This record gives sequence, C-alpha cells and structure tokens, in this order.
Amino acid sequence: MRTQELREFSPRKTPVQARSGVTVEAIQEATIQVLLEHGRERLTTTRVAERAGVSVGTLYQYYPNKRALLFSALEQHLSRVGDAVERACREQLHQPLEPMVKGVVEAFVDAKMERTDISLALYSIASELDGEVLVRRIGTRGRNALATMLETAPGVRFENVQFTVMMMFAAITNATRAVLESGASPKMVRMLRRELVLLCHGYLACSGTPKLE
Amino acid sequence: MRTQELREFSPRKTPVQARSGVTVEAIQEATIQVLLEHGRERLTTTRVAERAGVSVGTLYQYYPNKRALLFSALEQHLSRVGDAVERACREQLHQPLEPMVKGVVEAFVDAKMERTDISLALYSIASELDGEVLVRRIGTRGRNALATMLETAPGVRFENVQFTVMMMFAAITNATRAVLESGASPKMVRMLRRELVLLCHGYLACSGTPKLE
DNA sequence: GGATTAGATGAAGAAAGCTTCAGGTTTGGA
DNA sequence: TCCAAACCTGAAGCTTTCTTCATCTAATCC
Repeated sequence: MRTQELREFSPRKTPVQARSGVTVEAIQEATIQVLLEHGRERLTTTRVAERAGVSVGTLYQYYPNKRALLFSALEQHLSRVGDAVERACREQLHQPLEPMVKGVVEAFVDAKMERTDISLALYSIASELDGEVLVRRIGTRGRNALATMLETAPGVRFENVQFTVMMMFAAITNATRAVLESGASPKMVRMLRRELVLLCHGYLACSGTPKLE
Repeated sequence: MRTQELREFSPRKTPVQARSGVTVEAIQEATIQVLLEHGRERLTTTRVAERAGVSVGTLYQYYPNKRALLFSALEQHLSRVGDAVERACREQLHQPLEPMVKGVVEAFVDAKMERTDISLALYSIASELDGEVLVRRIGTRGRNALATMLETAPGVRFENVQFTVMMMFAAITNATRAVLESGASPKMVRMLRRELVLLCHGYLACSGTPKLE
C-alpha cells in the first residue's frame, strides 16, 4: 500500500530547467487559489492549469493524476505544521507545564496562520480518502511528540498520556480551524493564542496527578 | 438563497402509502451504508438505489438530485444533535458550572454515540459546500444555547462569552470526532465523557472571573 | 370491478471531467 | 550554429455519473 501510494502520487518528472520550476510552483499556487475560489467539487485539472497559465498537458507532466495534485498540496502544508510542532516539543522538554503549552500552541498557531489561505483551502480536501491518511499520519507524529514532551514535565504524571494528548490536540486543531473559518482577524488570533493556553493548561493541571521525583 | 435552497433540496413527493415510507427509509439507510463502505467519492445514486433494493428512478421520485440526498441525511442528524444540546442547556440554566458542563457534554456525546455509524459517515459530507452551511447553522444554534446558559451561571462572569463558547464547542466536537474515528469503544467513550468535563470545566474556571451578585 | 392515483422500473440521453498523445517550441551545451 | 533533451500544447477519446421519462405494476376508492 505504501509503495503503491508513493508510485501513484509521486511526480512524473522533476523540474530541471528554471522555467519548469516556475511552472510547478504556478500549478501549486493555482491549486490553492482554485480550491478557495471554486471549492473542491469544482476544482478541475483544466481549471487549475488555466489558472496557472499553462496547458493541462503540462500539469500532467508533473502530476500523474488529479489526486496527486491535491495530495501534494496537503502533504507540503501538513509536514510544515508537523515539523513546527515537533520542534516546539523538543525545545520544551523538561520545562514546566505552562511554557510547554505556550510553546506548542504558539508554534501550531503560527504555522497555521502563516498562510491562512492555504490552511483554509486544504480543510476541504483533508477529508478526501487519501487526505485522511496523511492527516492521520502527521497527526500521530504531532501527538507522539506532545506525549514525549509531557512525560518530561517535572512534578506531574498523567494516567493516560495518549488520551490526554488526543484531547488537547483535538481542541487545539479545531479551535484554530474555527478561528480560520471565521476570518482570522489579528484580534481573533491573539485571543485564540491566549485562550488555547488557558484551556490546555487548565486541562493538564486538572488531568495530571502530582508526582514525587 | 434560502428559498432556492429549500426548493432545490426539498422532496418531490411525500410518501403516502406505507410501502413508499419503507422505500424512503431504505434509501436513507442505504445512503449511510454506501457512504461508510465506499466513501463519498464513490457514492453514486445508482449504488445507493441498488443498496436500498430499489431502482434509481424511485430514488429520484423522492430526492430531486444527489446533493439533496446527502443534505437530507446530514440535516436529520445535525438537528437531532442540536436539539439534544439545546435541551440540555435549557435544563441547566442557573446551575453551577460543573453540572452545566456535565449536562451538555453528556447530551452531546450521547447524541453522537447513538448511531456511531451515521455520525462517522456524515463527517465526510459535512465538508461539502451545502453541508458547511448546515453545520454552521446548527453549530450557531448550539453555541447560542451554550452562551445563554453560561450567562446564568451563578458567581461567574465571562469577558467574551461568544469566544469562550467557541473554544469549548470546538474542543467538544473535535474530541468526540477523534474518538469516533478511532473506533469509539465503550471504554474510550467513558473516558471521553470524563475528560471532556475536566477540560471544559477547567477552562471555564480559568477563563471566568468572579462576579458579585 | 373499473378507474384513478401512487409507486416503481431501468435503458438511454446528456454533461462533465480526467487523461493521453502526437506534434510543436525552447533551452543549453558542444 | 546545431542538436538533443526538456518542456509545452490542447483537441479528442474515454469513462463515469447524473437525471429523465415512457411504461409498467400495485393500491385505493367508489
């Protein structure tokens, strides 16, 4: 499954000359734009190509099929966010709960808000069959990093870290989504950051039990 | 938009005889089954009809088009959940925070778990263009009920109830979704209930400020 | 029991979109 | 300058799916 998936979605040709590099980037950007403007239902390869200023044939030289196009967009975005979260978790090892939460929330929200248009556009394709796989894969990566981090928190122990992390992760991702979908004004984003820290920290404080070192 | 939407999605014919009532129910059930088995991408009207044991023509006598079929399924489910939440909120007016949270969480989780297959199947179509509208509409209903309830909590005041509720709502819905998507074993569901109460109550306790009556 | 209405059928028309491929253009090195 | 490789084009084939409608069967009422 894994190999087949890679074969089905891997690019046909890697850009060599500069112009094709430009072309691929134009296609990627056009994918997002079309997704935002017309929605997933009405995203067609022809329309994406048109928007990118190239012909359909060109699109098919770099992506073996339509799903690969969407898959690639989602993959790029998700791994960027996943990396940011993992990095934040690594940096907060052995810190007290509060900075841990703050670091992770900050990293996640920042990563999502860097390109709000991309984040928004991709929600709709994340529910596609192949998208789900990616979301789950990267989600697991993030949750594992979170769990590992939490276990190093001094003075606290969690009964079931996996579950606790799942709850926290669900809250963080969906609250961020809600803010994105309601416009993501700077004020909203500021509130989101603050309230997410409150929520997660409050939860962890209730959920964890004191531990004697 | 509202009228047109109603026209486009409203049934063509209302069942009169008993046998057609059975037919419509079979179609509704088949929709869920096909959604679960094949996914939204490969849900076709022909397949649904086949699964329901009727012909396509019959399906089209009760639903003007494919989207109406999905819309109807989602609508039924969402309003059932929405009603449950509204009822719970009404019942907990003027109660302390803890029972409020408990009541709402219980009601929501119960409603979602009553038919886990339906809940699961519908996530994929909630992101359809028309689905989003419904989700938002019912979501707003739920959030308003929650806000109204919270404002009657004795001894607490919230700076920005709307935002607080949005956070809580996002956490509740997505944590439930995560549990559903990972199988929703009875043990998991029990933990979900408990942890959601912890999370929400912890958050509200941190977020609210004491109020002198 | 005959007429009227409700319900069911499924082949076929129509539309839409994905993908290919034969042939053209541009680039860059020899 | 010339050629091979990289790149681009877009009309057309192919497939898939939605939706209709002429026709048939079953139920209901008088």
